[in-house]
Amino acid sequence: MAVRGPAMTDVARLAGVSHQTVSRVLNGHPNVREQTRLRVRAAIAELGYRPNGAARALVTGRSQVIGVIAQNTTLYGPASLLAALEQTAAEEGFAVSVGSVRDLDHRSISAAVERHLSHRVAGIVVIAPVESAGEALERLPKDVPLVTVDGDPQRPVPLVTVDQVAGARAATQHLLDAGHRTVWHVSGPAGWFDSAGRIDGWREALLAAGAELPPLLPGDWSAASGYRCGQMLARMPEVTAIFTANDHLALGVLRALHEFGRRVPAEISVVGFDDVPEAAYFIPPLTTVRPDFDAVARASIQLLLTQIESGAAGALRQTIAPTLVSRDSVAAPPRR
Amino acid sequence: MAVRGPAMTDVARLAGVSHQTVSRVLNGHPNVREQTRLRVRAAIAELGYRPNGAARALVTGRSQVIGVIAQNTTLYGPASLLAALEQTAAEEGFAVSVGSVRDLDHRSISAAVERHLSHRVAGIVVIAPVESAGEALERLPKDVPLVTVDGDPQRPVPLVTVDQVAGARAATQHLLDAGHRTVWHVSGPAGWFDSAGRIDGWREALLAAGAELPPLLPGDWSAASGYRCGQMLARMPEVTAIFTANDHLALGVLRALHEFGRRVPAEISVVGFDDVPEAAYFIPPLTTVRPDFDAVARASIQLLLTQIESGAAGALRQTIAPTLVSRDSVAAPPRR
DNA sequence: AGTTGCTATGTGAGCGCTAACACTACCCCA
DNA sequence: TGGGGTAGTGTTAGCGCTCACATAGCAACT
Repeated sequence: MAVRGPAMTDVARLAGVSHQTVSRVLNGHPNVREQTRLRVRAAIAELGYRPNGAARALVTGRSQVIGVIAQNTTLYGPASLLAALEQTAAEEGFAVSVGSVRDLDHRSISAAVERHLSHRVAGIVVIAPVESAGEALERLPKDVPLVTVDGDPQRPVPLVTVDQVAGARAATQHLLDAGHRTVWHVSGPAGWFDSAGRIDGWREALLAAGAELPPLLPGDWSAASGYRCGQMLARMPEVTAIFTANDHLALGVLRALHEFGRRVPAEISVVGFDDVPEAAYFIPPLTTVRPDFDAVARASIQLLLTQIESGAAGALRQTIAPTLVSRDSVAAPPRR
Repeated sequence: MAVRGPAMTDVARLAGVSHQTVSRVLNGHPNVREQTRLRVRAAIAELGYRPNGAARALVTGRSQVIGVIAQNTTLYGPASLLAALEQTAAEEGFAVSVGSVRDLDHRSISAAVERHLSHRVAGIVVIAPVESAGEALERLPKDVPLVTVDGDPQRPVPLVTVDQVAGARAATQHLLDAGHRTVWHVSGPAGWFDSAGRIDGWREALLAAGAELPPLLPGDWSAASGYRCGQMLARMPEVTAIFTANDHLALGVLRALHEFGRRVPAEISVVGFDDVPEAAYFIPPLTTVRPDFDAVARASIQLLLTQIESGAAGALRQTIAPTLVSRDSVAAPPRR
């Protein structure tokens, strides 16, 4: 344990230069003779020197770490996003520190932010698709670069978001185009912007088509709640098309329909959202909407780096359009 | 940006003490008068002071950060584990920094380790269920506390592992107990310890029961590969029981069996592994084996903290037993 | 020859904290 | 009454790095 590795001065001594020259080599400073640079690099390699991020962070006031705050990184969406963020950040030389949070209320978020700030993270990405998160975010110190993913479109905070509305509209329209008179919706939980956006898109598409607007079935992202909603829907003969707010809800719905002997897609069509890797292997393979998590991650990191470098926070925002993935769970409604 | 927050000396000045006393209060040092402690706490609150982790890390040589190295945090297992690790670490006052890695080969892992070390993480958890990871780990500096999760049982590295063998044995035995003459296995990819362990457990159970050992169907964790294997199995009339190395494989198998009109569990029984939240909503609900990720995370962090505090690395290891979750995908084999 | 301007390098200070030690009271017991 | 502990606090010296500035060398002008 106790053995501290070599420091910059050790490298400097070996290379016969000052520690400052070593620092310049490390940071790619231009005014260093090629020969000197090589000598320093050789010394670094020989000693197995590794720059001390803590010391650098101390003097610059910023570490090369980006803090991410998320709620449930077990869900497919957040997990994918987190992985993509980490990948993108690594390419830019940043590490990612996760701050999971059980609840997305003020206190939990503030605590997580606090933890990140005490490590002097360079910036924070909040995967906070929940209304209650918004207020906590406004209280944040203004001097910390911040990007929100799938957050509140109303708040003046840099935001990257999947176009939930467009995705839901596409899903609904796809079902209407197949000949269905209207589309039922099993939604995500209240308080989530994702839920709200998908509800809006669904509603818009129905309104635009002059279709009847059926009552909403509120779910909570889980297959369990999808199953419960599916048990209702399966009993209603007039239901021929269902759009669920995510694929797991769809799985639950499919299961309920199957139990009631309602055939998909012959009697009822179903469309999900997320395109989890398994969606193609549901019974039947699920038509769904795929958000591009990589694009979201790239945009987020980009927005964050801009702030970090320029110091200027803007009310920038970027929207990523999802795409419809057509599989076998949609067909024309049965003839009466 | 530029505004640095208050430092320890500012708090000290306001409280009318020395900065060292503030440090003592912060670190829970015993010899501080109650009255002084309160005054310091008040000053901290008034200034909104936040200790600077970088400075602390610089002087102590260790930050309150645990580095995690994982491959694909999108898969359910790793994602759950990561979340659980983060949760547990947070309870102990540690942050978690993720180092995703595309491939688990020497170079990628070494690079990730390098990144973590330059941030002077207090310890590293490697979720490295792959053979190729082992060698890279042995080259690591010996002075960094390290714990491997689901790693190589043969290597002298502290290891926490789910008892894959016991889980697989239980799954296989469960099928044999239901009356099946033998059990087929769709495995995970080669080179993964998880795969190997589950294969071993399956084999052991069959051998112990004196059952015939059918050929292995190698998969790769994905529903897609499960589907491909399922297409084979569905054509073979003698197949009545299948154990898959994870739930997603099972999903693919179920889908293939369904397409071929083979009824589950009436004609064929299926058991999975992982107990993903959706498993209860597969068609039919999947009997599976549930590893306790929270327990694994707790054990890992515990092992790591022991090393961090004592400085002594031991070839410690802990094994977490999984439990069988019985649902509807298993029944007695059909009468001939 | 003197001034300017550039490049390549060195020097010194200090980021905010903890560890080690120094110091002051005060109490206890011989 | 004095020596030795002990609780409470202050002082000092870095940890390893970057920043701002100083310096030295050399080319290119006046």
